[in-house]
Amino acid sequence: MGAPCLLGPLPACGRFGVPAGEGAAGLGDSIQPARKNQHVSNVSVQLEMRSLWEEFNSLGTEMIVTKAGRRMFPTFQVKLSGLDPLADYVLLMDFMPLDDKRYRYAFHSSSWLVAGRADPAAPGRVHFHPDSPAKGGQWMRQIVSFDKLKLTNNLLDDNGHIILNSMHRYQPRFHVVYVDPRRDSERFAHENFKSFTFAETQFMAVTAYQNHRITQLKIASNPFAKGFRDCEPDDW
Amino acid sequence: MGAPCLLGPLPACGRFGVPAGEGAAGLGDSIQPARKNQHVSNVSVQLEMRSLWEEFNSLGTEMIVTKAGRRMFPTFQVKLSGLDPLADYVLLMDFMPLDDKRYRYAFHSSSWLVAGRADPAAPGRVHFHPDSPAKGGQWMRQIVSFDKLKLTNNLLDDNGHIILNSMHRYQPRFHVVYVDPRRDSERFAHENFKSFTFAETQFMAVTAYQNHRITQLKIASNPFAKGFRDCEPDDW
DNA sequence: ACGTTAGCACCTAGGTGATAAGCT
DNA sequence: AGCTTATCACCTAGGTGCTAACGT
Repeated sequence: MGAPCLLGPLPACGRFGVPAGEGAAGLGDSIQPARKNQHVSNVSVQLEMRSLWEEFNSLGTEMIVTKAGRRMFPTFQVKLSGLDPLADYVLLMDFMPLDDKRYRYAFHSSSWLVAGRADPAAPGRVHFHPDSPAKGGQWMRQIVSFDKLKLTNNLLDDNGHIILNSMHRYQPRFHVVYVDPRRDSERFAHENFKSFTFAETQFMAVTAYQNHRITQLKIASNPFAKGFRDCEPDDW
Repeated sequence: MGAPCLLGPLPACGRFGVPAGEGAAGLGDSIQPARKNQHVSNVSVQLEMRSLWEEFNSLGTEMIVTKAGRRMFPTFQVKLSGLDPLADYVLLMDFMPLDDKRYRYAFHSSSWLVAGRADPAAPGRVHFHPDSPAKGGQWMRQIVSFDKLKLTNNLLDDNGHIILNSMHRYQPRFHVVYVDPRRDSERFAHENFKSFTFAETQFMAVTAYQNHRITQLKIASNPFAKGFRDCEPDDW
């Protein structure tokens, strides 16, 4: 996990809103500043389990945050192409606030209401994929899974987890960073990464599920959630 | 896990016997050919759980091999020092036959007997530590554990496990390989690694435990073995 | 009220030796 | 007879949502 200092140029986390357009067939958005290094310019990313993400998104995805850190479900997983098989890349994720609002859930109407301005945002953290850095060929060989990533609401977390505010909305982002071997690579940092946003992965951070239909979908689709069934039981 | 082609120069696996001397305080043997690159020449390695290894070794350590692959217990773990914190290293293990004999266990005398010449050796495999390559600083930060390494007796294994002959004796070896960034690094391959052997980690490969005292010590010291107790139970 | 926390029962996933059956 | 294999019960380790208690 040799984290290089190539992250300054990532689009700042303090802005809201996500470029709205969505690439066809679940290809990630990558609206980028002008010119990019050829090692990243042809990179494309496909979101795995897209239909499951969309099912959650249509209900309003909620992700649990806990003091100890909680994994996301669905897990953010992507298939990569267009990397230089022999070049080194670092893969990472961060989370952008989708707006500057705080929400609360109205059980009677089963809907989210704005409850005021956002709470102060914790210092933005990033999560490096633990296999970083690795060759493009390695990254493309199989699905890249961020199943070690955990979300927490503990502002004092020292486990390196992603710190989020409960009852706030977030948009996960995925970044491919080319490890530039040139001596003065810092000067090209802004050219050496490419970022991807999948609108269907946005979610509300919560400490307990609010929408009961989200709970049910989690139980139905997450093997770790009790009551998982592969198919309809016979005697029901 | 980009496995570099730096492994030709590792001491050949076809010889028997291990340099007998043992470094004081569990420091690994590293009888090396002449000159070494400065990135490895000062590397030293300390075996973890040495007293447990010695306890097993005094009884005659046995390691289970299975078709599916079985972890070693004790796990081979080391503490490293003397690496260049900013340089890349690959860490790996291999296993040398300790002799060209086949053994069998005499239950009545509780001892091992030579049962003939060794069976044909499988092509020697190596196990790269899955965090490889990584910076020296990373390797030295904490204990390096080879708990993903598995032993098999399946000559056709395609899971990348270490293939051993049951009823044969082996000596684990540990190698530190400096990832030389020079263009013509192949020419210096023989200078860029350092190997370590801990005599107390040698073992007999078996498909089922032969010495009952080994079985008891495994049960007493491996948390995964049923009946593990941290201390003597009160009502015994 | 409303949101958070800790403990829990219940899962998945996988590492153990024991056992009995199978092989040569 | 000697060794290997498959299966099993029993562990560790850790990911779930639920619930009741807690806090503000």
